[in-house]
Amino acid sequence: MARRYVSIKEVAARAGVSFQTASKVLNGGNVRVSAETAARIVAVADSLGYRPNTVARSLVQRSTATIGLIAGDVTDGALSQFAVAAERTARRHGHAVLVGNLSESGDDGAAVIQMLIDRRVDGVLAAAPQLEGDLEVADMLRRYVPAVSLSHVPGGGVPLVGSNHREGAKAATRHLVRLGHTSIGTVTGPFRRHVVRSRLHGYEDALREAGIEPSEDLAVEADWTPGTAAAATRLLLERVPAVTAIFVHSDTMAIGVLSALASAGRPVPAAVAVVSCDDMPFAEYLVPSLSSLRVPFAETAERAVELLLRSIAGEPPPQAPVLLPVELIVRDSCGGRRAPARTANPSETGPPRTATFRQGRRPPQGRPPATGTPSATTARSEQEDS
Amino acid sequence: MARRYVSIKEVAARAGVSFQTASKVLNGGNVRVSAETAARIVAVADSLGYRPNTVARSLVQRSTATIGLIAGDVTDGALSQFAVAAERTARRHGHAVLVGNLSESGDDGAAVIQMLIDRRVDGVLAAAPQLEGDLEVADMLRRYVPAVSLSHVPGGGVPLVGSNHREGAKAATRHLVRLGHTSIGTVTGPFRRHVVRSRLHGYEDALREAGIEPSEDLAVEADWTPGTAAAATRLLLERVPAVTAIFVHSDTMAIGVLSALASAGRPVPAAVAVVSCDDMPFAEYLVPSLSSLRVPFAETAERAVELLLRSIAGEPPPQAPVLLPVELIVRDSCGGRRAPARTANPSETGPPRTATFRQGRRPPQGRPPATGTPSATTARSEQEDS
DNA sequence: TTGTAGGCGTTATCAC
DNA sequence: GTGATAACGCCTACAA
Repeated sequence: MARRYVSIKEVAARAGVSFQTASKVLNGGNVRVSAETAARIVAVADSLGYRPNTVARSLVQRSTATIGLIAGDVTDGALSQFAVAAERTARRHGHAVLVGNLSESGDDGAAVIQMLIDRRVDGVLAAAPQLEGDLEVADMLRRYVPAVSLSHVPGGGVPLVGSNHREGAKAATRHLVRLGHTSIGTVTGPFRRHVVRSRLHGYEDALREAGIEPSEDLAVEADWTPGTAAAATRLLLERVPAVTAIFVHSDTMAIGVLSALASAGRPVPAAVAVVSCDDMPFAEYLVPSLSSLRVPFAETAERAVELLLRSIAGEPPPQAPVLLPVELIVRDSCGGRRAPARTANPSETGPPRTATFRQGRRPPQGRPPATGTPSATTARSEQEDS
Repeated sequence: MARRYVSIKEVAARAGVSFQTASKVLNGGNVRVSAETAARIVAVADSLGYRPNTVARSLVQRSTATIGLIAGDVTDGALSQFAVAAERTARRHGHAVLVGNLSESGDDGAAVIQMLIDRRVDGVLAAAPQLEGDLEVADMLRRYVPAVSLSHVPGGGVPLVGSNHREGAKAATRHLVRLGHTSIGTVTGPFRRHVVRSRLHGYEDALREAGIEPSEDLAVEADWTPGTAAAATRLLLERVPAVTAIFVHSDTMAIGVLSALASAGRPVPAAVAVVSCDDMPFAEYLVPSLSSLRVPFAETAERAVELLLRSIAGEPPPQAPVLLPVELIVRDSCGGRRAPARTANPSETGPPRTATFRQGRRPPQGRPPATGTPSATTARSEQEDS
């Protein structure tokens, strides 16, 4: 175990050349070395199982081919999907991923970033909404290392990749409006989060568009867990007994919402319609199957990593946030039937109420066919993003 | 951005000493240096924001203070919980975590490990059940680097940390038996997985104990997703229409099972009782609330990381697998009421069928009070573990 | 076509 | 108390 690593010097010695020559050959450059010498070196190298020492290489090249991933709010499966996709993309580009998870309190953000910087990661990917308000973290991200963030960074200066949550929330709420609902509540994540405020804006946009004035009573805060979402739902029912639809900010919370509605004797969707966010793999199989906004986690990760790598390579990053579209997947929980395309389609009329169990099946694989909207937009204002 | 890092030489120069002296001081050793020189050096160091270069340090010390985490089967939130806890534990011990995710196919196991080894991780934590059958991977784990695995490694020689899934499955099934069920089906993960076979053994143990001969028809395979679990459930209902209870191998799959049962018009728990595995945070809020075996993901991660670090430090690892106990959390989905303690308690009689929504609330925080069983066991045979 | 010199930032050992 | 010398494994010139 922990066997001794073979260095390039041993390879060179065994091949009867200097180690620098061996280095040239093994780095595969188009260097002037006789074919047979090269062949001999290569043969010796892999007979000995030689593998270059990445650490030594990093030292001299001043690059570790590693990116740091700061991850927070892992309660949800969403981040997990993101992290996996990010690592995969990074590896495809020859980079490894060093992770730093944030604890609930989130006061260790600066320490975790410092740890990553100490290890000389080439760049940092911040996927930790709980750091949105952290000025120290924002400063480190801006000054000490190339970075890309998935959430708002106070003061800006850090490229952002996210989803168009405002538009998504608007589409979801609009769908509920079209179904005839006028008293539409929402169970949200923490108000202080940017993504939450974006969604609240979209929700209000859709209401106003329909001539409904949003009421504070209808928006109840939870903390992404099913338990708090259930409590929020009970509060909502108490405040506004006439509510007939709820827009929830995550599928995990939706489980809590459905639970509370069941306890309260309000059948879904007959008495209350529910639309959620994330479209986790299980959403389709809840009873009733859950309508949800599909957030392109994997694609977001891919974009973010690629942006980061380009930024590391010296390319100037985009000034405006990159926002990917979310897509409404309509299933039974809202009683609706057809999904509007990626952006809500004004010409579509309220669909019939019939709903079968097969509605909203996810497509066999990959993303659904494009519907003519661009695959990503660049928002005008950071105020409207994730 | 990407500012130049300050080296110890600069610090030394600014402090008017040689860089070796600065090194001694900054490494905090009990070295003979005059107090004032030391103070001066420290002052300069943090006025300049000096941070030692971990890469250089790793090179000379032949240790990166980094462990590699090979993660597979991330579909489930379970692995996510595990990974977070592992990273946290590692960091608490001054180690960072480099991750390598496996794709579905799982044929890249050796490549991912090689990547980690190339980067000179001090050890590898394998949390990838899909590599159970991979002999090449097993060999690398055995020979090239200290390792700890969460799943079976062919040929042995790699310390194992897991849960006592056989006992857990036995307790769950026994609970169903006590409730009066005699036709108990099971919706499992892939049969080839060790954890699945352990659970099947536990399931059969409990049946035989009750004088019921297990039938092949009652065990239906799925692949951890809700979709396949729903299909498996339909198949089970078709094969054995009289089935009145189902033991499911994960909470995510349980969502699919509940969905299929609802579609088939079989109310839970009135017509069919359901018990699952994992006890994800959402289990309590499904409708009906889901009984589940709580698997101690975080504790498993902690143990595994600590074992790995000790093994890296040269301590001889335990020969037998470390198995942590699982605990049955009884909620509404099986119609039962009281949870047997960590290990099934033979003196307990079948509880009354009444079930309220508050049953099985998780304790306010942390683990439930111990019930006299040891907190970890060491199994006699690898055949019975996870 | 090959070898030599120098350096990446650090720690460790030993003189002074 | 302090500093010089050496080494970790590799790469990039440049000289032979």
